[in-house]
Amino acid sequence: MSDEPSARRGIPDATVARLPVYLRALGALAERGTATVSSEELASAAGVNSAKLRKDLSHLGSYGTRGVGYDVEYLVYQISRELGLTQDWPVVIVGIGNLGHALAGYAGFATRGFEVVALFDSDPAVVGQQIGPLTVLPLDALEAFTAEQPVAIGVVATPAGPAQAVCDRLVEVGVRSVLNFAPVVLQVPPGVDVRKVDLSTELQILAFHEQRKAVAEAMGLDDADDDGGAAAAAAQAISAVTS
Amino acid sequence: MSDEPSARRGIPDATVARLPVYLRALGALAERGTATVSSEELASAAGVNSAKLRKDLSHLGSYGTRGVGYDVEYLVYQISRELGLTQDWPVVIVGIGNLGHALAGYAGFATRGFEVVALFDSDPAVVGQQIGPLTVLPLDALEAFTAEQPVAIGVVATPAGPAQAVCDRLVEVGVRSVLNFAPVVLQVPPGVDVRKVDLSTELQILAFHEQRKAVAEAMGLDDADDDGGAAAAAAQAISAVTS
DNA sequence: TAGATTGTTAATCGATTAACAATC
DNA sequence: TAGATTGTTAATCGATTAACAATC
Repeated sequence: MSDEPSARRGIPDATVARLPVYLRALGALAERGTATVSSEELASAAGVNSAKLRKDLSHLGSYGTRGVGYDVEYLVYQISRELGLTQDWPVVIVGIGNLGHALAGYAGFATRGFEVVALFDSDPAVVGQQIGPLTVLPLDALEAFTAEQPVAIGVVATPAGPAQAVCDRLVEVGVRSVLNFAPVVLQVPPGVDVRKVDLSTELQILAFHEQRKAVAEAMGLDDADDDGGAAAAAAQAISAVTS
Repeated sequence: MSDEPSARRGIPDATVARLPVYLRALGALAERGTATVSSEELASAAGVNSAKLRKDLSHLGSYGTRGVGYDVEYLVYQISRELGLTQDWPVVIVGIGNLGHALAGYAGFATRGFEVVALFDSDPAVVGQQIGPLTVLPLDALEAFTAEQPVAIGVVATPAGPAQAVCDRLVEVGVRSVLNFAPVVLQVPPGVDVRKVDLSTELQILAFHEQRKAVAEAMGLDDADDDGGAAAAAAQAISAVTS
């Protein structure tokens, strides 16, 4: 209940979001045979500031050695454990179009920690298709399937239209973690986590910065921020000139 | 240079990241024929707090009407303009495997603001494939292509191995915005923006919370945070019992 | 005018970072 | 012991939120 030195209580969200990045960087180091890494090296591989990395890791415990650094393998294990990757989470994918198909075959799932246990689609032309070791099941088999076998994570890879209804059904059968690829904001009850992967959103964020850069350049490098509202208009003008 | 009332200088990153979400919610409202929306309604559709929404929009300017709300169409235009979507950004996709193929055909690009102008792959078996209006070009044609036609955004959809080299080449030919789907942390020079879309990362973040929820439940609902390090171990134990 | 809702203020909260004492 | 590097402190910065005056 009190705040002991390195008590591990409530790891900040920002830290949790970076742990997978560290894990990835550590994996690459391990492959190259690196046994030990300093916070400086690991931070640079992960693209963050070393103070931030140390602060993040300190939330998990004291797994480094002063004067030496971190043991790569041991840190991989500790982060994996913290993220819950030392067990296998059963995953279902709903919507086996182009994207769902790509996801079903994606190596990311092969990553320790997850197992795709079923694929669902409502299109009779897709149902029955074999993808790797799995056969695409009709969406209406969802309830029967989950009655037999627990599912931790549901991936929604349908078009926008049916996404909310699919999500509702996943929640209904007990799924409390949803990864949403459909271009809609899913509404879920409290206790259910949704994360969204969205191509358009990412592109739009890049476009914003791209526009800023175009304006900054046109204005002579510095002061991109001091636009009093002119950035968009200026970018338009630039675009008009350059195309 | 000074801070006038609603001078638009440096929109916070957190706000920029949410503008696409608002845009999407507004699009859905527009489709349903809604002409006007209050911050309360729009916030709920976007899954955020209404104070946050108003604060975010206030960074763009004063586009609402007190006592009334926001004109949906006008707000769509203002956000689009701010994000730089009233012009078309040329996009290339490198790596036309399962995922790249899905991306090339993805409706997200059809969204106003982006145009896929070329697809590249280094596999001779893939080069020459026709995808929609485009033919997959050999990766080695990248330099010649960009010499002819400007490219704003590069999408890296290769496997992890070649991703950094591909990114380097994109940067070399002048691309300053990269959307990375490969499971690596790309290193880029200052002035280049990288955004990462990563299935594993998202799954791992969900797994962390899923684990917390499992533990919370086993401990009798409350106090999920007060684990002094026991969450992971407890989840393991739970998993062992329930499987 | 009365009711509704924005835009802004100010307080709070959480995240980042530099700096350095602890310690291998 | 001397050098290196962690883990933690404390200062700073940015983001969130409630509350409300401005105003349609």
